[in-house]
Amino acid sequence: MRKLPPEFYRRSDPTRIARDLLGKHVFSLLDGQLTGGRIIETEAYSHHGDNSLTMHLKRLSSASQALREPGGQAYLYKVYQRHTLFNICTNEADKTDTVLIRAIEPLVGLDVMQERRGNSIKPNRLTAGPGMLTQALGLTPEFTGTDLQSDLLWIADQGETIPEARIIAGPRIGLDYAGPAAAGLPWNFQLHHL
DNA sequence: GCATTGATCCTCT
DNA sequence: GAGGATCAATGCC
Repeated sequence: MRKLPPEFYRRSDPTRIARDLLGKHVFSLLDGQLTGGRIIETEAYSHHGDNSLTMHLKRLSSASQALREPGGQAYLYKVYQRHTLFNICTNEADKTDTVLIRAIEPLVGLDVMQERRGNSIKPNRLTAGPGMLTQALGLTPEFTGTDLQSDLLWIADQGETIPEARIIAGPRIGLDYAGPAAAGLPWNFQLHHL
């Protein structure tokens, strides 16, 4: 397995990065417990022409600092004060582009993830949403700024190539508040499992 | 101070 | 598939 290099995250088009992240694997190594899975859904947020991101930055002023870091670092924040969402800073410093990991397919450390999520959770819901996957991987907002070249949290290329035909682009979720212009952008990417 | 609001999840029909 | 949970940060008195 090979970690994605910093250059991967520093390209200028977050939608391209979001597409390329599909089929890659994300891992976390905490307390000697390795957990991870295959990325199957992402969303892109751009500093340019994306009202939802500017509104987000306005709402969470602390976020703007973290997102100005150069690409290749983790950025996590809480929503509804109960769920943590996992983003990756992209582009160069001072560009606030980011990619949100929305869902993964759990593969490694299933028992650990099940325990972290609670035993009453159905196995098919272990990581089926942005708040769930962070909980399964044991991620908290304190991981913001973690370099994805580290041995704590990283993304690896498993050699799988995804044909364009298996990528479904659609509107992003839960952004109606940002207005139709931002909510209508087809910047949600899912990997069609076949 | 206090009201408003969310890049969501879970439970129960 | 709908509604409640639940609370800090923000913005406006």
